[in-house]
Amino acid sequence: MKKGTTKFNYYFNFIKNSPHFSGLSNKIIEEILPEFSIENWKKGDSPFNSELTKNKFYLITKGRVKVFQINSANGKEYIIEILASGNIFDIICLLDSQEHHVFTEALDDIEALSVPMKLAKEWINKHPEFNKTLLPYLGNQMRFFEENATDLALLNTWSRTIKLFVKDVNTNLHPSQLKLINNLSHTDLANLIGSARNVLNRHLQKLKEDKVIEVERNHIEIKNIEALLNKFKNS
Amino acid sequence: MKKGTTKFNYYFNFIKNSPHFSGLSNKIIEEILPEFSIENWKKGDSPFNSELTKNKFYLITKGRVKVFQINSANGKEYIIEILASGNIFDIICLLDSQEHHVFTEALDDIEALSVPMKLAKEWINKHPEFNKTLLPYLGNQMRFFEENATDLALLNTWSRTIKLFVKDVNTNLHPSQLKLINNLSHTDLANLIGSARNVLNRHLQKLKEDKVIEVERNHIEIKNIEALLNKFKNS
DNA sequence: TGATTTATACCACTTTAGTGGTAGACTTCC
DNA sequence: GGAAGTCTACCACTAAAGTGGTATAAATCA
Repeated sequence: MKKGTTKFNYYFNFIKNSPHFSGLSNKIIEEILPEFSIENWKKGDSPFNSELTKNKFYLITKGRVKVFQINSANGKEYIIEILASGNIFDIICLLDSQEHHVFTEALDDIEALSVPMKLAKEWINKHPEFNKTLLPYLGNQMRFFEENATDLALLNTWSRTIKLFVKDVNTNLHPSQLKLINNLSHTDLANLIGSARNVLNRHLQKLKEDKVIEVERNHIEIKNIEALLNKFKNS
Repeated sequence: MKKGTTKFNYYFNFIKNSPHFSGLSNKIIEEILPEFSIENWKKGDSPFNSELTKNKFYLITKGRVKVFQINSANGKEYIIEILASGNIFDIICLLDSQEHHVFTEALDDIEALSVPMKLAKEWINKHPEFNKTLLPYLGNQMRFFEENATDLALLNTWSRTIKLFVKDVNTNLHPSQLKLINNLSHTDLANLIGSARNVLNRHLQKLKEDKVIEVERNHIEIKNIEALLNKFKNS
């Protein structure tokens, strides 16, 4: 990506406005940005795999990617996380250079910036400034994983269902509309909470009955946020 | 801790031989070690809490600490991890400076080196060299949390029970003897896999019946590692 | 030493979660 | 437009996990 071009300016601003990387100085962004390439995938594609991510590092700029694992014995799927604009992948490979076996699937059309993993590692070693943005990002990610494990161990499927909505609502400017988990099938929603479609569906029917949500094909609307938060407290 | 003393030399060697921090240069270790204090706790104590860990950073040198979370609605406990000699706490606070609400309990008599959190953060910012040891440590921790969440979502209690033993056996020089999870009650073992004591106990009875393990009060001996690994493969 | 607490084995029972199926509505793709 | 596929609602059934209890042995403590 050449400096001075419209594209360059666009992604410069993207990084400056990204919550995790806004702390980087202009000088650094100008130094690293020329090394990035733009890549695109269609919804349904598998953008990243463990072969790729050993050698390439990605910053997602458009769309969402689900990262998941499959139990080979029974085909059951668990969605580890949903990456969105401003997220990087694969953070674990960046840290320890080992392969990381997960599957990925584009939930929307995807655009991402990519750079050789080797280069990303060099930058981190060369510029201590990266730590200022990288370390809090890592802390955030660590909390996320720890909380997910804890929730799976301590909460039942009903509580996890409600929490799934509460978490999305909380990180959202328009709380009645889901953001990160919008437009997902009940199967995907179930796989996010580590349960089965039919189980989640039972809980959705209950929430519908109580007028907390409305369900359409591939779309759920939160109709009563207070009631949702109340159920969360008492769950 | 004064340079030149026996204690200083002892902990100098401790760090040099610690798998995660052996990469640090002598110069750095000599610079930071004088700032550390030695602290001790008895088995059963709660060495760390979220108030403390905002301001102090620990490196465990002796004994094990269980880090756990409790569901306030029903009292159910989940053991997030067991820290042992060479582990640091709290890594998450170090990264993002936010409070981290977990409970801790000493499984043995504990000795740890402590240093003000502020100082630890300064070192990381000042010495890029720390990244060489810190980042792989973080990657390791991240994998651990991600795998735990995935296991809870995709494996049943039987598989998680077997995996609990397999993981301990694999990191151990004397495979028949448990290390990290040695001397734990069935309640603790159950809380490690996110299940209940009675459920875990049923699985132990089955493993006993199949001559894979022998169970005594606060002690489990692996009698047939091959059979254990076989059950793991087929679970 | 005797009393109390803790740890484990074992059993019956309940609840929750998971499975498998049908039917109908909506999409997507020829 | 019609066929095929996907998504959701709903139902009955099964399996797994969790609960609550007793009995007994070992450890701890007064």
